Amino acid sequence: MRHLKDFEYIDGVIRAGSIRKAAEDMNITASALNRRINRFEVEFGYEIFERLPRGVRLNPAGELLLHHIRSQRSDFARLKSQVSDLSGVRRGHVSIACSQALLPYFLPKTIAQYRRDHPGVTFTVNNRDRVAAERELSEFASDIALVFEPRTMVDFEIVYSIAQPIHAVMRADHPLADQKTVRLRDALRFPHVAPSEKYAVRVLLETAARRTTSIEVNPAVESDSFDFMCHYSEWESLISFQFPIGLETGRTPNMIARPLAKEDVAPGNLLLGQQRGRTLPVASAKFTRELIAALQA
Amino acid sequence: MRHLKDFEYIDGVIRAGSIRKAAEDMNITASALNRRINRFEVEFGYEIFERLPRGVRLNPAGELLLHHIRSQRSDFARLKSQVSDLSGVRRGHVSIACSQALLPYFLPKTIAQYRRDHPGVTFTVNNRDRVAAERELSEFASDIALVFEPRTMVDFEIVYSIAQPIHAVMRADHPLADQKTVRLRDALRFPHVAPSEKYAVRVLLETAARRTTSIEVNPAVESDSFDFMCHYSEWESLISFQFPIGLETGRTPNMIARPLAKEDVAPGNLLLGQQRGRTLPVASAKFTRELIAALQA
DNA sequence: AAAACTGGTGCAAAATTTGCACCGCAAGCA
DNA sequence: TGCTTGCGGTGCAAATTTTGCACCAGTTTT
Repeated sequence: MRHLKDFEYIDGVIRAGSIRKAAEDMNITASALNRRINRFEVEFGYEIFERLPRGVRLNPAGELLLHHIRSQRSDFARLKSQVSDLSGVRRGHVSIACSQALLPYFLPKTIAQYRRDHPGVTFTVNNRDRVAAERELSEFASDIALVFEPRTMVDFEIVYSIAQPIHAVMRADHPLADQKTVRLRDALRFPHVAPSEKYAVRVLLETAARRTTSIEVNPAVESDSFDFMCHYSEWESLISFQFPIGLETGRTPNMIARPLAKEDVAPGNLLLGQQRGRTLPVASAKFTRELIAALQA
Repeated sequence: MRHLKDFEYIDGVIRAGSIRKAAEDMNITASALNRRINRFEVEFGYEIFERLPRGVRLNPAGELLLHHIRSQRSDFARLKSQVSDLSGVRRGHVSIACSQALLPYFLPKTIAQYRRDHPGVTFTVNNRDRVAAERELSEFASDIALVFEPRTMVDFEIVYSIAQPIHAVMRADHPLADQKTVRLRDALRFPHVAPSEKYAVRVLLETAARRTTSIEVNPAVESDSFDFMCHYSEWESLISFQFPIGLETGRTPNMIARPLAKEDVAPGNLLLGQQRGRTLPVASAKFTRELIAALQA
């Protein structure tokens, strides 16, 4: 759109770090781009870039402007989505940042179900850790996030939250397989697989283990992929840990999942969130409601 | 600003009701303006105006766009205010829609006090009834509203609320003048002045009176100006009614105000509000906090 | 000291926007 | 009925704005 042209260029300069590079990226002369930027700064009344010998960088005023630009863009997209909505088209795009556990079963199933009723709606699903997910929200790069225990919460507005007790995943022939619930000290006595400290599962396990001196998390195999870890347990009889939303019980008959005793380990909180105060595009808002319903089921 | 030019023009057309009139208002040719509108509609992808034989009118898509335009404008103003704030200039403008009772004492005093510390901040104070006040908020015509019992509340976000018991205002020589609190039936037995049904005071009085059959509001003089009513009571010894925030006790020594017994009449709620979800400009937000402090005092 | 960057500028060409004159159309009016 | 008025829309040339090119001055890297 015409009226966002300047903003596009400014955003390009921010991304490229210098006017010349940005000009190349966007198929325009450096001089033209330079003049646009200068003219904008004059009209705006304040400089927005610091001129450095190797390029430009935003000054504080520019930071504020950047946020405004992002917000404008997203707001305009929402407007368009609303308008096309009332002309009966019901199209749209939903972008989601989510934890790994949502990737194998829950999101594919929920999104497929939604798209059966709304084939015009497209999706972007990105695997992001809790810190990155929140950053994406505040940069308007994602509409909604579905993550475990996000760390900093300033821009994260919790739309829905659900507790997920950690499950121990093991082969059906594992000594602990016949127990209804698994005690943490039993599980950790056996060799086990665990994710790194970046992940909520590990943090919750460590927190629980630190309450006593006798047990500790000491993984034989460590990974940042839950998919890998669960599959690994199929080959070597280790215990791995995962939230139940990432597990499809019965899918692989020789693997079973048992919840850890809740007196031992606090459950992880799966949080559905969006940027604080933001009005989501129609499609995203509608899908969010659908997500909540699916989480409740 | 350049990038809002199209929006300015569109807004002008909406206000004028026809492209030609709008063109005249804004010192541009009708043909140029027409082409801008057409080009915008093509780029936007949807028509926003209905072409009628006597002019143009917004269609539903246009209504959505209009709201977007207003919101953009206010958002950009807020951005500028934030930017100028961080360069230390602390300027700004606050526009307030308020009930009559706030006009004589409370707002002048509070605003004057605020401007003593922030001489760069300018104010617009408009007397609006509760319906109009809320409409102004949603049209971004006012930043904040201070009204009694606003009627429809969809867009009205209550920031602060304070109960105001109705006071009976009378001359010091009135028979009821020596009572600490005045019973409603006593007050209404005497000839009295009252505002019209548009005003919260009247509604509260009527509601209270309807609880019994014996008393009714039957004003000898009716007006829509509280200023007029209170002054009228100075000349003819009638009882008039007003919220205490509109009264400066001691200012006119021959007039006194006594609260109505709270078991007879419910107090009116003075509500400080803004448009739901809107982020106010720095100056308005700061003044709002000041207002709340003043209301608490 | 030279090379490779950076942002900024004068000037002419290219692209866009504007104003003018005019068209067709529907409503109001006599 | 026929006329006038006010409306949105359009072709075309003039006015304005934006762009690209060549080049400058300054800083960092080599």
